[in-house]
Amino acid sequence: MTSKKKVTAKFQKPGKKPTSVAMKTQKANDTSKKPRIGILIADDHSVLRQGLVSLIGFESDMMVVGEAGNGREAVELWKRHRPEVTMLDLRMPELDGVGVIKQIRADDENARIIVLTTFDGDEDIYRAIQAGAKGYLLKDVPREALIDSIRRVHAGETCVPVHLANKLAERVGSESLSEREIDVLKLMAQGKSNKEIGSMLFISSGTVKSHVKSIFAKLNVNSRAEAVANAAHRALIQL
Amino acid sequence: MTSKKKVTAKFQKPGKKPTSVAMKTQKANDTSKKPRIGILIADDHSVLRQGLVSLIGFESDMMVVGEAGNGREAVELWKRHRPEVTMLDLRMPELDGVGVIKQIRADDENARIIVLTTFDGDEDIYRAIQAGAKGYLLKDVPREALIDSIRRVHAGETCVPVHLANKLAERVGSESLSEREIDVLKLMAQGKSNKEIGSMLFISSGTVKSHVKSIFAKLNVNSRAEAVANAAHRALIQL
DNA sequence: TCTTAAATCCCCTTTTCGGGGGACTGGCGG
DNA sequence: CCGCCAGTCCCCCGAAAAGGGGATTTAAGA
Repeated sequence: MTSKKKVTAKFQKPGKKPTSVAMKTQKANDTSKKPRIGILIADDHSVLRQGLVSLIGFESDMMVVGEAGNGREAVELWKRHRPEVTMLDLRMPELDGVGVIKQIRADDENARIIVLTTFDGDEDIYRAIQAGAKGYLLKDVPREALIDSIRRVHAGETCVPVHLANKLAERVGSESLSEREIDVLKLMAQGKSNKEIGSMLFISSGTVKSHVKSIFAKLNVNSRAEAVANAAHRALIQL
Repeated sequence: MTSKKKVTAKFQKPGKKPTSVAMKTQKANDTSKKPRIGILIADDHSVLRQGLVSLIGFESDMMVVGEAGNGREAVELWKRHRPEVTMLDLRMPELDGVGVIKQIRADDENARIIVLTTFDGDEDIYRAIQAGAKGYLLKDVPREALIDSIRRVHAGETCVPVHLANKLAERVGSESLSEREIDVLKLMAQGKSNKEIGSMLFISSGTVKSHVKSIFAKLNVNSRAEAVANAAHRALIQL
C-alpha cells in the first residue's frame, strides 16, 4: 500500500493551536508547519508498542509523542504531553486501563482515547466505553482500520466496530448483576457451597440461594458450573 | 505425511556456522557477505506483526522472510521459505499454534520455533514445549531479550524464561487429565448434568461420575464450579 | 510377561442443588 | 404517599451430586 498520502489539510483541530484558515503566508514548506496528530501509546507489550510506532510512522499526519508501559506511566505521560489521541490497552500493570481513562477524563473531559485490546469480553468493552473511551479496537485490526480509527477519533467521532457495537447492544437487554451477586459468584467459582458462601458473607445459606437463583436468571443458565463459565467469559469475574 | 523435500539447493540452509554476531553496527552493504537469519512471523495481530518486523529490521543479521496471519498460512509459508527461525503465536485462527508446531516439526525435526504469546497459562506452555518449541516468550518481553532469544534459538539453544521454567517444573507434580476427562470437563463447563454428559458421549452416567471424580482429584477441587474455574485458568478448556 | 492406567460399568449413603413458593426490611423515585 | 427493587430470610421437595465402595476390559509400558 505504502500510503504516502498527502496532507488531508482538514485536520487542524489540535485544541491548543487553532490554525487559522488564512494561509497566505506559507505555501512552500508546509511539511514542517503541518501540525501532526500527537499520539500517546500505552501498552505493556513492548513489541506491540513498537508495532504502533512503526505503523504510525508511515503516516505523515501523525506522530507518537510518548510510550507508556503501564497505567501509572500512561497517566503521567498524558499529563505531560497532552496528546490529541491516546491508544490504550485495558490490561496493564500498576493501573487498570479503565482507571487510566477515568483519571485522564477527570483532567480533560474531551480527551480522545482509543482502547486497543486483545479481548472482546463484554464487561471490558462496556466499562471502557462507560469510562469515556471514544474508540474500541481489537488488536487484530488491519492497519488501515487502525489508522482510520485514529483519524476519526481525532476528528471527534466515536469509533467502535460493528460486532462490538452489537455486543454492547445485546448487553442492554441483559440485566447486570448486583454487587452482592458478584460476591456470591466469585465464591461460587471457588467451589464453595451455599452454606460456606453464607458464612463467608455473613448471611444465611437461604439468602445465598436467593442470590444464586437470581444470578442464574440473569445469566440465563441453570447450574453453578455454567454460571462460572459464563461469568468468566463475560469477564464478570477474573479467574 | 506428504514430505516433499525436493527443493534443497534453492535455499541456503542454516549450514552456515554460528558466526559470532557481536556487533550489530555493521554497514548495510556487507549484508550480501553474510546470510541473515531468515525469520517467519505468525501472529493474527497485524499490529504485533508490524512490531516484530520493525524490531527485526533494526538488526543487521536478521530479516523477515514472511508474515502469516493464521495457522494454516504459517505452515504454508514455512514450507515455502524454510525460515531458520519461526516466531509463532499460540492463539491463532484456522489452525492452533500447537498444531502448527507439529506440522512443521513433522517436516523438519530441527525446525527452530519460538512461541510468542500473551498468556502464561500452564497448559499452553507445556503443550508448546512438548510439541517442540525451542523458545517461549511472553509478549511483554523487552526488545533486547526478544532479539537475544532469536539469536540463541538460531544458534541451537533453547530459551525459556525462568518464571516459565518454574511453572513447568511445578507442573511435573500435578497429573494431567486424560482425553476423556477433558471431554467431560468441557461439557461440565456447559452446565450439563452427568446424565446429559453420558448420553452426549455415549457412555453411562455412572462412568461420567467416575470421570468427574478423577477430574476433581487431579485438579484438587471438590465441586464442578471450582473445576470449571480451575480448568479455565489453566487453559485446559477455553470458554 | 506382568503391571499399570484408562475407561467402562455398578452399588451404596448423605449432602447439596435447583426450582417452587412467600415475606420482611430499607431506600429511592414517581 | 405508595410502589418498586435489592437484600435478607424462611419453607418444601425431588433430583442431582458428592464420596465411598468394587469390578471389568483393554491398551500401553516396564
